[in-house]
Amino acid sequence: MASYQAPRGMRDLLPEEAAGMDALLAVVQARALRYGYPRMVTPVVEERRVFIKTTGESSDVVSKEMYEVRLGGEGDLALRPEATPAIARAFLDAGLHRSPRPQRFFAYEAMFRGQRPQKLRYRQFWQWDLECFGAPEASVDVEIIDFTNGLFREVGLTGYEIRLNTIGDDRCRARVRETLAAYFRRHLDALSEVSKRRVETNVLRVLDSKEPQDRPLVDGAPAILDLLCDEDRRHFADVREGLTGLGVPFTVTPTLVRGLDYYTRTVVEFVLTAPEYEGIAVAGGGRYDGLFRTMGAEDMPGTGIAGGMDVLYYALKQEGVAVAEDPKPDVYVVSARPDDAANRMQLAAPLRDAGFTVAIDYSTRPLDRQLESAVKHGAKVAIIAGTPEARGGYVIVRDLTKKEQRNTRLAAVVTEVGRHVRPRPLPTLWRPPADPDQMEQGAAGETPYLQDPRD
RNA sequence: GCGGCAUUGGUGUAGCGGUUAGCACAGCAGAUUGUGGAUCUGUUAGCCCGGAUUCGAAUUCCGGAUGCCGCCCCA
Repeated sequence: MASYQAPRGMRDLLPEEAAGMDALLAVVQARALRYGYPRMVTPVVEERRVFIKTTGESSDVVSKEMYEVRLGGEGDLALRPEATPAIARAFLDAGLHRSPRPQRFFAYEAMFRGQRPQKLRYRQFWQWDLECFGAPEASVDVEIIDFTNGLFREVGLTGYEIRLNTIGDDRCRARVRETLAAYFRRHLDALSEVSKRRVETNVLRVLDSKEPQDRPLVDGAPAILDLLCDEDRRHFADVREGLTGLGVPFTVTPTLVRGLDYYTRTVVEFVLTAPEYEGIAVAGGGRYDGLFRTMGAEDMPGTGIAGGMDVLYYALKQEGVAVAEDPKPDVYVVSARPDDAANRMQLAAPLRDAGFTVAIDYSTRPLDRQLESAVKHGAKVAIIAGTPEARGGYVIVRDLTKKEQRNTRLAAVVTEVGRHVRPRPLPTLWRPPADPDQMEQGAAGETPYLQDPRD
């Protein structure tokens, strides 16, 4: 047992997991970009009040799961428990509420909650996140749900269902709250302790109670949908219609209310259905038209959704999806000569430039040991230097899987290696695109550009 | 945060008051003056931490830490 261990509820992502998370991130981020959501990055810590005012003092996330940090004697900071308030803060901080609306953002960050760890529930976990500020239309609600559904289809996740509900906007919800509170107050004695408290703090959560003794009362409670205003009902109808039109399946779940205070109208959860992970949410979100007002800013509608990257990763693994390529190097350089480290590096250089993943054995062990080690490190190809037959500008390229090899001129090593393993694409910085005027026009037989009669 | 169960080399485990704490895999070294995952030999490495009971504790008890399950809630 090691003397040191990761802090409670936190864990290390070893290379295989890290590679998986990177691969997922690449997919999510590219998809976000395609939907018009560029990435924004915010600090790991925020002032506590950023979350207290928005996520809500009565929410569990704030009331008992905030991971607080201090610098010297100063407190009032917390590791971010979720993305939305932080992004809204950054948005206001930068004056982006003056920019043309709506504004869309993607985020991918580690989140922290001081909860008791359990399967797929950590104190540090990673979320991808979409936020759209400044659009009141139900279509944006549809858009983020469609995005998420499409994302899961893209990565191959099948075992989940979409739960959808509406909780009304600020004005109508006041009436919903009053009506429900009044109803539950009449039957207070029959309620569980938690629910009794929630009647006063957040009555909607009583509907979500899992206490068996609350079931009859909850079942007999007035339905939220019946208490909403016409606009809320229309909004919800538009969301459902939009989803149905896109072929996105969902289940209306009247008891779904979610624990964050800022939600209005649409709330949605993507819940895993596999037996091992049943009931675990892999994404969740909704509309929060009141968020900016709670932050003291001018009113602005908003919609967002967040997904657990860890949950997604493990759910995919559980479904047998190969998330990422093995991060082990494909090529290993070994040598029979003890003191030729520089030569081994020179052999690796052109292969690396060509995109192959190459590791070097610098040891002076016997060749058989080095080859055995190369195999155990997962290499597919070995470059063998320093043997009698590989003298005078030659080297052996050996396919460790097929156990075939070829004495190869140095100039041909890259080509020869390419016959056995594929190079990885090299990431690049942005380069200017080719001049559109020089691109072939009307290649598909269409008129190159639409004419505007005003021109 | 509440309740329950668990914790033995790197990994998986045996041990159930007195054992040099056993085994398998992995690691390292050699047999093999050098083209490998085999075999054999050797070797490294462990009772989560602290206290108590006892002549004696990996084993019992109490605290703590961590993990898992349920609750709460959520990604």
